[in-house]
Amino acid sequence: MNIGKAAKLSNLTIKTVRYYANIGLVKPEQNISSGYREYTDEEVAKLKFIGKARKFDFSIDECKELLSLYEDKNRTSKEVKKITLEKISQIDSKLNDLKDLRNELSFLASNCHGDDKPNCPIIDELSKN
Amino acid sequence: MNIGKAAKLSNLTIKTVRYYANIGLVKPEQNISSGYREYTDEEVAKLKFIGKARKFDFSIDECKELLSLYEDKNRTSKEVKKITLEKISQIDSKLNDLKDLRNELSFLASNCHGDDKPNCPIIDELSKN
DNA sequence: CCTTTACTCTACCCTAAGGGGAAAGTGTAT
DNA sequence: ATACACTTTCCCCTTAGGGTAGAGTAAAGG
Repeated sequence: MNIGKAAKLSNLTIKTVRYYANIGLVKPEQNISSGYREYTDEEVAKLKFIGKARKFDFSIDECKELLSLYEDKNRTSKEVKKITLEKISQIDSKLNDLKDLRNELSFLASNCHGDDKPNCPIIDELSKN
Repeated sequence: MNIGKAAKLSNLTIKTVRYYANIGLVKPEQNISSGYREYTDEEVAKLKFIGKARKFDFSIDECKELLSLYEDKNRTSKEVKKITLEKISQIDSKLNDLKDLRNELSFLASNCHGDDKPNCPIIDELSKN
């Protein structure tokens, strides 16, 4: 099938599918005379797999790893779990950073009257030495 | 003072300071004969201000807004608080997304034995239609 | 005065993951 | 033959700078 159908079936945009072909993630045959990419059902399955992994916030590089484990029938579940746990710990660290940030900002906001006068503790904090 | 000292005093890199000059955020005079940028104490204060705002996760555009409020002695604290509250709500929405993601991933990981066998619920989930 | 060393300049390419659009070719239906 | 849908490659754009090259400038030492 052509790229339009492959994109529709995998719920990706054509741009995204073409990008994955360019970086060698899912590289379909290309018709010699027309140059059109020709996707197999298996390739569409890979596209779907990547789409799901991307929704789980895996980077393209991580998707590449996961995809090769997906294709490797001799993989161990240990390898897959390792990548997943790493991603969880990345998320945890981002969560902590964001929580800290939120606390600081909300402390600043709570101290600001938010009225029509110019004096503002938020500006003061940002101006502090 | 030259850019090196300005960068040191503001705890920014030279690249960053030069970038801010290029985008017109903090644009010092430039010596005509040498081309060297010449920073005043006031400009260094602005750089520090921006550095702090950036640490609070404000984008460059938001910094531009904050900086103009910082310079405007007729500002109202209402305006500053508004930007801050918007940033907090952006952070909240990111926090929610990340928490959801973490739950899903940790559910997947907890169902995966993580042993030497190839069958893996994580891969299964990513392969689901 | 000359040289070394430190500092600065502009200009270019790079990041992640595509999005937008142009210009040109291809496929199909009427 | 023509209209319309689909696809191709190519190029620029996004954030907030980082890295490097080549060249010019400033200050210190001999």
